[in-house]
Amino acid sequence: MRPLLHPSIEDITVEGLLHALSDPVRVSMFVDIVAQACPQNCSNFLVVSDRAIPKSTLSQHFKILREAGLIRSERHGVEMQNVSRCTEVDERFPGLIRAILVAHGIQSKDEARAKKSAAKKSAKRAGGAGP
Amino acid sequence: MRPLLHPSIEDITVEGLLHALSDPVRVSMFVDIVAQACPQNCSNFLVVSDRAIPKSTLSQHFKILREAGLIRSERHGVEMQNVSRCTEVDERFPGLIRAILVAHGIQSKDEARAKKSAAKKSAKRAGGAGP
DNA sequence: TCAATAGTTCATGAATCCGGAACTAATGAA
DNA sequence: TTCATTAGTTCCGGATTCATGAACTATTGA
Repeated sequence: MRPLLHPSIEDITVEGLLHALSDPVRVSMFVDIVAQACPQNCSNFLVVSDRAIPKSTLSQHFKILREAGLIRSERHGVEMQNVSRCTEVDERFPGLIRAILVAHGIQSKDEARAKKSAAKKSAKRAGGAGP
Repeated sequence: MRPLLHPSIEDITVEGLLHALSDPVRVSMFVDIVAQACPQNCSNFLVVSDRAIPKSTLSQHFKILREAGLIRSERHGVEMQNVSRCTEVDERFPGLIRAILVAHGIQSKDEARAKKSAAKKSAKRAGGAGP
């Protein structure tokens, strides 16, 4: 098993970062890793936004986040611990990650609101019996 | 020929924006569109960063920028005029586009510096005869 | 040494990307 | 009107990338 690759800070590219974060599953994974104080292992993500994600797919997603320079993965015993590299990335591209996370937050809020209002409408149509 | 699609502001997604800007050719196209005061037509991009881009590929790139919500394309006579939708996007996701363009600027500067120093080194090796 | 757990790699079908050839739409000249 | 020109789009093939189940590797503990 070849060792995990972590790009050095000057090898991190904007394109790589944007590509890594242009996938909804990977953004939620990254948001969780950033939000949690403690390092996150893979199994914490077997379900992302109500969708089951196979282990092999997760592994690929972690690889892309890692090779984009967004996270650092270290083996601790039998499991992997993933922590964000926000601070480093922010040194090279100030404000970028923050802006993306804020935008993602705005969009999540909008989606939740849209979902709620759709559910309300559907409940109205069904005569009060919501999902 | 089906009409051009422009998403309404609330249909613009962070994923779409990031995906559109995660390609080096598309970023430079977008940077140019933002920088130029006058609308840009397709032919202005037949060469992007010293690389010839076929018309069909350009057309696809414009489509992706357009459907992500980054630009607005309007036919004026025989040619197309493309203008950025920065202001609108910034209303929905404040600071996002700006942060990406700034990061891209930092990276371009770094690349130019690296290229220059590589050329210098190569010139030294070749005994003063640069490329 | 064997079983269990956590994650990676491999193989393959699906989806996407690139670019040349053919097409369409607007304009202007004959 | 008809034809030529210009500007861009669409179509289709090959190349690349993506998703995922199956097989594999590494670590720990019994």
